[in-house]
Amino acid sequence: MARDAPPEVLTSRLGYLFKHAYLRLTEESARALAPYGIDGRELAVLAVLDAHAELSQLEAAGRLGVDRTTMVALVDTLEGKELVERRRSPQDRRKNIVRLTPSGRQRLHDAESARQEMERRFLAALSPSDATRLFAILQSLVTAPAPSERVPDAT
Amino acid sequence: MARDAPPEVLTSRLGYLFKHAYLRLTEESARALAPYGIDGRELAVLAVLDAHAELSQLEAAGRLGVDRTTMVALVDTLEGKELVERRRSPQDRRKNIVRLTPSGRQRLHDAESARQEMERRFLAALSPSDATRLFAILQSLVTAPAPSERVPDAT
DNA sequence: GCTGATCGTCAGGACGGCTGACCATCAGTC
DNA sequence: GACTGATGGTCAGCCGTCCTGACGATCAGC
Repeated sequence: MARDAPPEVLTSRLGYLFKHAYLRLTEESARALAPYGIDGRELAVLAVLDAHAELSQLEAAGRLGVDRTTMVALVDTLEGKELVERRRSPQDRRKNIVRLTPSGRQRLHDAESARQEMERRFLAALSPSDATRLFAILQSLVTAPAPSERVPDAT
Repeated sequence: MARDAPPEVLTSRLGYLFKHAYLRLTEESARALAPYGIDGRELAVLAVLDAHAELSQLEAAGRLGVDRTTMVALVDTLEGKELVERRRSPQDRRKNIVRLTPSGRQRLHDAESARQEMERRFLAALSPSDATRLFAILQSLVTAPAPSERVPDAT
């Protein structure tokens, strides 16, 4: 399992760097959240549900950027852990309103602390200013329109 | 498919940011490399083989950070496209030396230009200094020992 | 000529995510 | 009120990526 140091021809590639940074983060995240019985994706769902009351499954999926069919499985497992509950919307009986249970809200709170601590450790190799900068950079990369979606100036 | 703007509760999470930045990059990469009939992973293999002559499959896998069983499939497809060729090592007949074919070297050259152009577009939302900084940050995150592997000071 | 380790290969499974179809429900129309 | 099209949730099935476990071939040491 001795992993070689990655050669320069790889560490100069954005794809390689993002992939492996993400893999490392995922591992650390799994380790940090294991005691709470959830993974990073599930925690994100709890956080979104906590931030916006009265979300339907589809609305939550939209905010999370996942497919609605993926959302079904996600809510299934969280409901199995009794961290969220489904209830049909009286206004529109097609919709499932998903809410945190009290236990879900507590779990969110606890696991969120663990996640923040994990991120702090993950960024420990960086100077504080680099850590801040990284967040800003990632946010603009994720928020900015994708290059393939940018329309050329209509001159 | 109208994707909602991600709420603040997500854009403050490192995991969400890395995942979606990586997803975007993967999409752009696939689009940019499609004309060359390879994907980003295959291009990385070609680049590693070009940089180090006489690599066995296992050595190449080690440098790429992939499993040796994954390497088999990777070399299979590249060999099917006649971009690389296997040849048993005379020194150690257990080993497959993997080499670029002339056509593979040409493809690498062409696709590499496309990749660089793609990265340039991907980072277009950033200032030049942020783009440079991003590379340095990612490199230190990927190169530094993972937090879970760091041994506490023996004081 | 043994024995244990190494390399490549393959089958199989885990996991995440998608497509396509289905049913229930809603909103608009006649 | 009945019909029609769109919407939300669900499920089966598929695909891509990656790993584990097993196997045969080969090597190095004795």
